[in-house]
Amino acid sequence: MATRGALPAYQALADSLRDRILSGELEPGQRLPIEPELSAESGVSRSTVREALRVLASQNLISTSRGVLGGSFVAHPQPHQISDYLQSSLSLLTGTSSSEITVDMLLEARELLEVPAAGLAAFRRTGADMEILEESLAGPQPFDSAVRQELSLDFHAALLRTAGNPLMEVLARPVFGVLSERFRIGDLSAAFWAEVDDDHRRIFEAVRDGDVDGAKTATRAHLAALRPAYTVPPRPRGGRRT
Amino acid sequence: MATRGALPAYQALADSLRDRILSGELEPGQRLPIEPELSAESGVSRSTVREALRVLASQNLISTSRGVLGGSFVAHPQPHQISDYLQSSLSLLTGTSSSEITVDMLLEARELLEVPAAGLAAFRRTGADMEILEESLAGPQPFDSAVRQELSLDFHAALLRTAGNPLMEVLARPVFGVLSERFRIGDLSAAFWAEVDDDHRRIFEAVRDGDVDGAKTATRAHLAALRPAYTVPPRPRGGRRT
DNA sequence: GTTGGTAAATGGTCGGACGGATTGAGGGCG
DNA sequence: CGCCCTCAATCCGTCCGACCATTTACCAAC
Repeated sequence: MATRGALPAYQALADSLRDRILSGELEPGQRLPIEPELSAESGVSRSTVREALRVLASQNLISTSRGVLGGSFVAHPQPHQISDYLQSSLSLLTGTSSSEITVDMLLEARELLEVPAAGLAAFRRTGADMEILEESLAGPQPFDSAVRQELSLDFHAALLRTAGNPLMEVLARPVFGVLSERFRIGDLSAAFWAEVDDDHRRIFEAVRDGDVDGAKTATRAHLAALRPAYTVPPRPRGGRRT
Repeated sequence: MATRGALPAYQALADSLRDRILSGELEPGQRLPIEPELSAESGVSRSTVREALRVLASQNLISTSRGVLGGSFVAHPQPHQISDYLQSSLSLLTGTSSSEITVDMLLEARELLEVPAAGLAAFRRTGADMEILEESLAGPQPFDSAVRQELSLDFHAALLRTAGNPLMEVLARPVFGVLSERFRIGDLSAAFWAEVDDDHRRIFEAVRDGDVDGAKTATRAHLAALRPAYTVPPRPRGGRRT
């Protein structure tokens, strides 16, 4: 059996355009022919062209706008778009019953990525990085738990960015994004968040002092302390349907 | 200025369906209403429905088939689909001139992921894993360089799978996928590939023997030995256009 | 029981038409 | 002379209706 004797025209066109974008023949910012032109060039109807464009747009390869200066333009790749897609996919992968991705695996991957990242951050930190990192420290204010969680996300994202390798942020952010998304912990005690803040502050200070091993150790300890909050979610995942 | 006062109908419908899929309301394998039904339900034309479905399909959330038993079905998430998308995106991110992702960053991320993965592999190996891993060892035959590269990809993929955490394979495979894609090395010497094979064999033996530190050390050494092949590509990226 | 053909359901493709958003140019007014 | 408003042009967004292609189930004939 062949893979797919004849794949639909919209997919063939989308593949063709995608190859031209990925190969660099079409460069970011460049304008594609307008829809009627693509239709004439490729010999398919405008409806089919539009379905192909929709495929490319949803893969963040092009963006479309209306008006006389509108059209489809090769998109500039945005790391956060990749992260968003990754997080959606991983979320789905952990959510299905047939999933082979467990919470332990997410935690393991997170540790594998964030501990070295903390070490790199201590090594490569810049002044701007440290300012952003410091802003994500919470302090003793009695914030709402959701706010604290948001702040914690910011801190870890800033830590990854400080590591100086955008790739790490792209890969790691979805991992703990999924964790905090699936296990939104709204009812954790103030004491818990105080501990989190202490951990963050220890990591921050180690990074600030350029203490590579200290940053890694503090991060490892922080993630270990965090683990029970995820592995024993306080509520049994509300909203069982059917 | 508002983000987008009114987003297109096809996107609104795609978002709606996507939310229902991600929330678990629609489960993998479940059949969506047929296109005319979706059209009637949502109050938009079939063309618009189809554009929405195209968006979901290109994000691997649904799959469509023709025939009397055809239709759109919520897809079972496939890790390799995520990897493929990730690799495309990373490839684009490293290819553009405005890119902030360098080869060094790719190599760094690869080492960060694969070295611990090798350690985990030595710890969690199974018989089936080891068989697959062994099949990817090349031996002294004078294979074509492209074949050797393919085999090398297989070996590293198998090593990641042996680590027992599918997440690592999903994240790491695109990284070295981009590396070998962008730096296809067709003219490397047989001596080079012999060294690669020796390295692979050393890693394999350490994993087989359950030698965690040995596997990590061997992997680290292998990646270090490989680094020059990527940082000094033998040819200056053929095909400069315009 | 096997084989072959036929019918039904569903997505795939087409062509045309109109509406809506955006931009630039031209004209009127201060 | 300069500013604002209106208008037209050019895109994408949406709709409609029709027909084609593919897949499956069913039924008849051998």
